[in-house]
Amino acid sequence: MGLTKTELYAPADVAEAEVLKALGHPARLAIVRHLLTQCSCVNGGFVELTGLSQPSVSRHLGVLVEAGLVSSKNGHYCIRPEGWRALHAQFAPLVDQAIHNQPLC
Amino acid sequence: MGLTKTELYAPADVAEAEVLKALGHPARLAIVRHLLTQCSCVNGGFVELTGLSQPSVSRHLGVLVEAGLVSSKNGHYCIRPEGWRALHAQFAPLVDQAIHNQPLC
DNA sequence: CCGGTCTATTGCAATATTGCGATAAAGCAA
DNA sequence: TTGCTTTATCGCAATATTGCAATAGACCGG
Repeated sequence: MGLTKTELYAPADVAEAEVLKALGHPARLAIVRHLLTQCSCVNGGFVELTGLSQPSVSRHLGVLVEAGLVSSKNGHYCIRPEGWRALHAQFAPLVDQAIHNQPLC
Repeated sequence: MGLTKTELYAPADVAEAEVLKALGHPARLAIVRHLLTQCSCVNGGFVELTGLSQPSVSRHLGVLVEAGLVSSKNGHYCIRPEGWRALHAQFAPLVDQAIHNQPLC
């Protein structure tokens, strides 16, 4: 791997891919769904939800925070709508195009 | 990792995560965007597009096919709208909820 | 049939991810 | 301050991903 991703690909693609990858794990999806119903949750609640250890949950939360989808404030985690708006702005048109795509082959 | 993912997480989450993970790579996003504009493409075109080797491109295409987002037919690849519709059905409500989420913390 | 071209697979190395246990750090009550 | 609880980080092992070169297979024109 001689070049970094930002050299090879469009920066917008790199950013979008990172967010999608952050959501590409069942535990993180479950965490997000839980955060939607109950904000300001702490780590312990997710341990029961996911069946993972506390350090593992902490790391998954870190991934979501790093992707900008979740905000962290002294142990409390909340959905970060701005991150989701940014994802929607980039991703929704793509999905829409793909859904209405008429393959010519 | 004692248990498999389908034992730990909801099957719907596992499936959705797999599709999102398939899209969580800049090269695969670029491939998808290209397939939207020009169906029935063969491998060679993507090599120039992504700067990757032919085997790497072939593998990325395989990931997209396995996720159900792209169909393969003797060397021709096309967007598979059904796969994107399934993704949209599961993912759009989640994004919508997250965007309109009012954090209480 | 033989070449040439294009695609898929294999084999291997480098890196990333995922997970847990152990341990540190932070916050809070007494 | 001392304990107690909660969260984050470290260290390590197992697995997954990513990439390329080499090879195998498929396909087509002669």
